[in-house]
Amino acid sequence: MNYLTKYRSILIYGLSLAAALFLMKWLEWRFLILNHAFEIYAGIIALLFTGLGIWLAMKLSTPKIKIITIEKELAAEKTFVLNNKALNETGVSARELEVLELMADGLSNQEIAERLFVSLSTIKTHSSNLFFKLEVQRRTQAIEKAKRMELIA
Amino acid sequence: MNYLTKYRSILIYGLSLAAALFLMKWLEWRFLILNHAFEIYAGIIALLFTGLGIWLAMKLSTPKIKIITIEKELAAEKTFVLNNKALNETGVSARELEVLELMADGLSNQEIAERLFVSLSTIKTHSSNLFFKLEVQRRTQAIEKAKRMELIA
DNA sequence: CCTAAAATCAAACTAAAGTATGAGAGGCTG
DNA sequence: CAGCCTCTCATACTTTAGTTTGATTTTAGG
Repeated sequence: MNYLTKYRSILIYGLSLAAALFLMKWLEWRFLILNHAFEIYAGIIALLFTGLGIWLAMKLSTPKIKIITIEKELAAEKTFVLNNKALNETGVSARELEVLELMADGLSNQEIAERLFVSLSTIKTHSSNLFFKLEVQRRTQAIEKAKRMELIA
Repeated sequence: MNYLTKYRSILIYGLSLAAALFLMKWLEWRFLILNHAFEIYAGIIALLFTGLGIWLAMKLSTPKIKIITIEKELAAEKTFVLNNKALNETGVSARELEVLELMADGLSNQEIAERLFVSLSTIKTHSSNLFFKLEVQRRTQAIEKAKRMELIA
């Protein structure tokens, strides 16, 4: 109780000083704000529009997965080219290739003969020549090798 | 010659008028610029930073090629699952699958027998049971079907 | 037009592949 | 532990595959 009355003036003075200082500081801050209002505003605009730009780019950018489909198409072409190249290199004839494809489908020589309207002998001859050209002994090997060489699918 | 001296005053007057008008227009434009200097500046900033945002997005967007590798990994897992699933469905045993794989590599029954250290009879029994389970008649058909079912690679 | 390659066929083999049946040794499970 | 499945093997047989030789007919190219 006593202290309060005793040092009231000092207290008031101190409080006033504190308030004044606070006011000054606040005014200084206000001044800073006002003085740099343009820069701050410009900064906000810059930030906002950078965000807008990013959003736009995300929204409008075409997905990059299209590359895959292009590769697939190229692979198809490549297969065709390799087909011809391998055919020329091995010397496998068109008819022999037909027989080879049916072999790969699991048909027997008899079934292939019926499918191509020729005799069993003919298919045996074809396959024998085929094995020689592919340097294999069995039809299973021929199928395996032909697939590796991309002669057949 | 005559015309020039005759209408000099008119010409001068006209030119003065034109200059004045031009000056006014120019001043008006200047005024416009000055009056809207902030908006123009803000607009330029907006444009520039929108561009920056787009550039940033383009530059920093992660390439989507990673998805491909993920798909491949998933495919590998899927194959494993399908393998087991198909194995259970067809009832093909582990040993029969071994024989099947060697068949697909083009080996003869004799070669398979030697590779697995068992007799030719055993391989014949295995393959016969295999064909029954796969509902096929020949090894070539078995290979073809097993690959379609993803029992083998 | 003529020739070389490709396609066709046949016959007589040999070598694989595939079927059918039976049987023994282990291993897992109810 | 009995029953079932897998793996193993054998024997005897049928069917398919593959080779060899030789021949005729198309077909495409110089």
